[in-house]
Amino acid sequence: MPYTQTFIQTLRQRGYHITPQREMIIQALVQNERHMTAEEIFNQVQSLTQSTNIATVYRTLELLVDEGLACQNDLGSGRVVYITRRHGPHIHLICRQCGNVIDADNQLLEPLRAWLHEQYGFEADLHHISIRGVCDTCLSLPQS
Amino acid sequence: MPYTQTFIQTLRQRGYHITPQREMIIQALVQNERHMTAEEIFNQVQSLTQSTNIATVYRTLELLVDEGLACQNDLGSGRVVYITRRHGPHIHLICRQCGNVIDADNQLLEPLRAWLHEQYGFEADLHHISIRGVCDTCLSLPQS
DNA sequence: AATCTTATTGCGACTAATTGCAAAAGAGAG
DNA sequence: CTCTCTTTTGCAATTAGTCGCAATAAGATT
Repeated sequence: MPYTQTFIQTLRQRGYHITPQREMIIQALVQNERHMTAEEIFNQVQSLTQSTNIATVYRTLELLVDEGLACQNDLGSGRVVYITRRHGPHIHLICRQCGNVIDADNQLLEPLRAWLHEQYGFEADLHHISIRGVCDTCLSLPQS
Repeated sequence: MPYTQTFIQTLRQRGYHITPQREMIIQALVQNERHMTAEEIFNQVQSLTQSTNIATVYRTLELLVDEGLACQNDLGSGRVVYITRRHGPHIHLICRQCGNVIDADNQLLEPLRAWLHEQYGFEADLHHISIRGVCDTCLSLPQS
């Protein structure tokens, strides 16, 4: 698992302590290569060792997001999902009516990012962004 | 309070029952003309009558969002805020480090909206959108 | 290896928000 | 006005996530 080690090295270089809990949480997130909830990660880690706790999972994920190593997204499922930043950037289009999530290309976000940086000096986190709205299918549906 | 009545008429026309609870919740949101938490609305309504409940406030706000009459935003305070769609559209830039919220112009979102509609048939809800990142001040700070 | 300092964890309590369900009430028909 | 059908409400229980704090353990120093 080479990429897990890269994550850990980065954190260590930045002065964070590396604990077995953090290693296992990072490993679960890196190896699965998909959006995961904190609870899914917790379950995977707990199958390896009892010595872990959901609060630690949340705190570690928060750390990864703060350090720019992971993305956090609310896809409308009632649970926040996490994914590493290795994954190609994209927009999640979330339908307000049916809840479906469409993954869109995020090319169009480049000008927005540049403009926010120029105008406001703001470094926008547009790697994985969620946009709510109404999808194709629901729009063409006869109104209830 | 003419605008409150417009909201209520719209809901009635769409087949929803109008209850005193819904009237008071809408009135609170319309009259305050700002982002409000569900609890703030609940408190204002409760000062008028005891006959109300936080669950009803949440359900009514959800209805307003679903019907496109209000916007819902997580500004990173730990509480979701609501505002009517009468308010001029804008982007909230939320700093991941200091938590400050900058209000930005949303002109640049127009091409994005048009593109999402063309490419995906998705009617994006870009009226009040939140974008996370790091602000000017925090970027220029010496790294901890 | 022992010691020290400070970051991190686990626990339990707490908060914001959601849900199931029975009771209540709105709106339309007669 | 009453009846009926359906939506909505209130309540209590539940869920996702956060927080304070004492105990633990990582990493640096010697």
